[in-house]
Amino acid sequence: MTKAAPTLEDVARVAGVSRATVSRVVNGTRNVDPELQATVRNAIEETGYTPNRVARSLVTRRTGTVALVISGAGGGSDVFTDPFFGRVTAGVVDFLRLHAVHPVLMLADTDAARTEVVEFLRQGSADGALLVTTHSADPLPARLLDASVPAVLYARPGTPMPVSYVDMDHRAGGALAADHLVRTGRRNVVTISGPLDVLASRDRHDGFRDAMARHGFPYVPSAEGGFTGESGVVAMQQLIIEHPDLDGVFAANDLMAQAAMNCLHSYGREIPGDVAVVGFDDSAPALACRPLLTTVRQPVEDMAAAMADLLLESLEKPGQRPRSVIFEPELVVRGSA
Amino acid sequence: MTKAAPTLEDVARVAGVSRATVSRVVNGTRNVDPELQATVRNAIEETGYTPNRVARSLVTRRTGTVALVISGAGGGSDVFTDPFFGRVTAGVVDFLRLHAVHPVLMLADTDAARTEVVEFLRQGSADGALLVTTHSADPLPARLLDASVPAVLYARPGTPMPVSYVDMDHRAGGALAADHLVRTGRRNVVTISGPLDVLASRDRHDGFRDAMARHGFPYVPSAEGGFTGESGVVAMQQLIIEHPDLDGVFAANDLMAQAAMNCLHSYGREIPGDVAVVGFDDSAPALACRPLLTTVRQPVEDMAAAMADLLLESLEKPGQRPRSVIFEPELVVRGSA
DNA sequence: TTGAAAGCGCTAACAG
DNA sequence: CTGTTAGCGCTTTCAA
Repeated sequence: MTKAAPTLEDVARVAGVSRATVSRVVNGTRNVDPELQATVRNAIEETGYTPNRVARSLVTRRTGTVALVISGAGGGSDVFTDPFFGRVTAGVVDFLRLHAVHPVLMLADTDAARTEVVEFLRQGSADGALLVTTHSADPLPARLLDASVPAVLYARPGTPMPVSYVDMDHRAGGALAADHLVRTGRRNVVTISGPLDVLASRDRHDGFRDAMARHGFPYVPSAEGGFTGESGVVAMQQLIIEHPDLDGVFAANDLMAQAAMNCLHSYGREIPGDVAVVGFDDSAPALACRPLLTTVRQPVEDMAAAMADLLLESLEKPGQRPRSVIFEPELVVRGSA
Repeated sequence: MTKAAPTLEDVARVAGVSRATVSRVVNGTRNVDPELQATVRNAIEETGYTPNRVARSLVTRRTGTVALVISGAGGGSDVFTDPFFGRVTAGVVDFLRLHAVHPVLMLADTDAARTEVVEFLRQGSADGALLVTTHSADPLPARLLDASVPAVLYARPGTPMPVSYVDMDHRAGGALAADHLVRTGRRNVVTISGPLDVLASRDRHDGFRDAMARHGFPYVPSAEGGFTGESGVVAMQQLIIEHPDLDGVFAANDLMAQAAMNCLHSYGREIPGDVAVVGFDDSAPALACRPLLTTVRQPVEDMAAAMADLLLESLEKPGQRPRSVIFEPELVVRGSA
């Protein structure tokens, strides 16, 4: 901001060579005389030269950044309150930094915002997109595809399309919860599902219900939550009123499970004595409640890293077939069930 | 990615005008014949033209992105687990999107990472930096200043330097907690502080202790936590063992307050009957515990937005004097105290 | 192995 | 009001 930054030209002049040569040593291209190389390095040192990324991008057509877009209906603001997104971010950042790539954070919660995201990518401001989308009707994946923007999704798209994604076997996760509850003797089990227009929620729910059926429980009372603590309380209240004899609950994420536990406590139920509670995700709240929450682990950070990996790969060699990576859930037994 | 994207040139050819004219209508510069304007717009439509941001940045020297750097010692991974950072992100993103600016997320948890951040900014990859730094000994602010990178801090710098920042009156916040505890009749109060090498922690702690002294309690037992739930449990255990007669605790953030509540419960203490608990921040966990947590509100989102505002302003008119914006805390009384 | 020269796509004087 | 002309700083053929 003070004085014009030194350019390749400046370094070249100081070193007494051509721009091209400086460029070569900066980029570590082979075939540069070791002696000249030293001279150039000194000149770089002397001038305090730093390559201008923008100029470089203009010719290489690569920016070294990718868009991390959170696409959901939820009011933009509180989406970051959910530990889930924090974990996604952590996984993405951790992986990308190994490759000197940086994520640009974008929210695609409105149609205008989605258009902006597509424009941003089309303008070449980022090399590709990592899309964390919840709503199964989200139009963004398709629009990105249309614009032929390299993209990888977290969770399979709502409607089948040729795009890479990472996901986990949510059905299996739901089943894990059911198996555990039944195995530990629960007979009056209810469930708090996530929003049913979210594929992951539906899968967890279906997996849970099907497994319960296999165990001889064809009907499981359920209430739909919104993945927030508040919605968890509402759902739990409704369930406990309608089914006062319940002895087990499976909540589709830890936030709701935690809320359910609080709610059950206020109704005087002991956990796990009177009621067993199983959550989903194994995120921070699972360790912030008493007893500690038994939950189905979703390896969010690993999945996010895999997503980033997939994107970088497709950037490396374009035109490849889409790929998918599916993770397996794991039951983490703690105190609540 | 399929075929070469249309350029200004292409549009110009189709519209039968010069590049400059197209550029003018794209950028909404005045002084363009309405008729020509229409022609150009049609041509843009027809060609599906999107301006190339990188090329534009090269000449304007503005990228339309800023770096949001989380600078701390904490293991990069779990920093995003803290609701605090989620709130900062939310505030920043919400504000920036109004100005069509996008944040690039960066972690500066090691010296190498810090160097990378400085390079990134020096390379002109972003127009400025929003720095959320906790550690008071963080060298990054100074290095950014040295590189004359426009930057705004969340929290005042560890050592005085000419840089803009937003902050809140943490001392006043601590005092608010003390006042409330004393006012409601607590006489054996203890406190769980945050890491004492974090300015904000120290301020909260000092403010709390000074206020207690003013109320006639010159000594307040305290244990140092690390702003995590786990550390909160450890601290609470220590305090309850050493001071079994305690009847009030002030924790330096909600995460630790929540953990303290859980810990107290396990020791059979009723809240707020036996022990009153006051937290700090008013973030999500404050509503995820029973009873609801009484806490000192830190308007993180507003502060983050103000930080972004300050940065955009200084980008607008460079060379201004640094500015600071200090927010006031507010006591939110709920069930725990 | 090195240099010269041609752009990448855009904006911004400067003429006209 | 519009077109012409320089570049922004870098990479990359193509010759030498």
